[in-house]
Amino acid sequence: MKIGELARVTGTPVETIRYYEREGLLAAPARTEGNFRIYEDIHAERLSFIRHCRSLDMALDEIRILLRFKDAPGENCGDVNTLLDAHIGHVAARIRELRALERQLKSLREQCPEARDAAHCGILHELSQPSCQGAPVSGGHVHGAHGGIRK
Amino acid sequence: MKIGELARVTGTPVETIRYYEREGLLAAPARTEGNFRIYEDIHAERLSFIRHCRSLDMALDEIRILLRFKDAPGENCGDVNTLLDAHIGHVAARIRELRALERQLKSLREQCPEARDAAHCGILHELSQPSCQGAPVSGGHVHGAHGGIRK
DNA sequence: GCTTGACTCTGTAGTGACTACAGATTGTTA
DNA sequence: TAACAATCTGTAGTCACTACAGAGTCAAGC
Repeated sequence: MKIGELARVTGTPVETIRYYEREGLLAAPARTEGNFRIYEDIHAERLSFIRHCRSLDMALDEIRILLRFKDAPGENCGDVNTLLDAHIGHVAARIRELRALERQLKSLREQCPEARDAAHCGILHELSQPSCQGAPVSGGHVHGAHGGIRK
Repeated sequence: MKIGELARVTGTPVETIRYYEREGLLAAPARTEGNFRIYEDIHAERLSFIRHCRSLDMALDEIRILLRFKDAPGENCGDVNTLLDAHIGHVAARIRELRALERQLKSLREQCPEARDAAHCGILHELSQPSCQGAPVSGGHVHGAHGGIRK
């Protein structure tokens, strides 16, 4: 199948497929005489694996590790478990951070229950104070709204 | 004060301060004869405002809007409230998505309670199935672990 | 005056995982 | 043969920084 069909079958944008090839996640397939990529079922399987991992918010580097295990069926999969446990930990940590953030935002919102002139807006006033809380620096690699402040 | 002191006072990396100036969030300050930036207290206040907003995970575009209101004290601040409500909504939505993700990851983890050879690893096996769940596409601008899959 | 070292300057490139083109080529259908 | 869709390569943009390189400036000590 050509790249467009693979895109349709796996629900992946064409450009993303070519990007995965450049990144070495997907092997370069055979080409037609006219230089079009020709994929087999095995490519679709591998792409589905990658997309499944991405839908679980894994980084491409994490996926690279998992693919290495898929390609070496004799290896012990202990590292797979470790990787997944770490990923779960990062997601859980980000949830805690976002919940704390939500509390802060709601408390800020209460500073200005109704619209008035900006000079007396409790929200703008509050934001002008230096934030006493440390920034929500995520120690893991899980981003928040827009990425947050990093170290 | 020079840029290093402003950085220390506000807990902001020097490079980030120059970046905010390039982005038009912070006005370009006066310079010494030797071309060093010289800041006044008003700059520190404004930078504190920006950093406080960033610690609440607001995007620079959102902060730009808030700064405009700070500079126009006569304006009605209804849009400030709207912006904050939308931001709270995005954070709440991302929390829901991450919780669903956490459930999926934990259920995946249970597929391989202990290490064995990769050929029989329940996790790798499960990941090879196409994901039945749609990808956690965040409609807002709140990112998850590594950003997630976008439309 | 000279040296050392800390600080600052501008400009550019890298991050992650894509996304969006431009401009050319190939394939399919009428 | 012409129109149009699909594909190709390559490059630049996204966001909010971060990390340099290479040059210049300044303060303190000798």
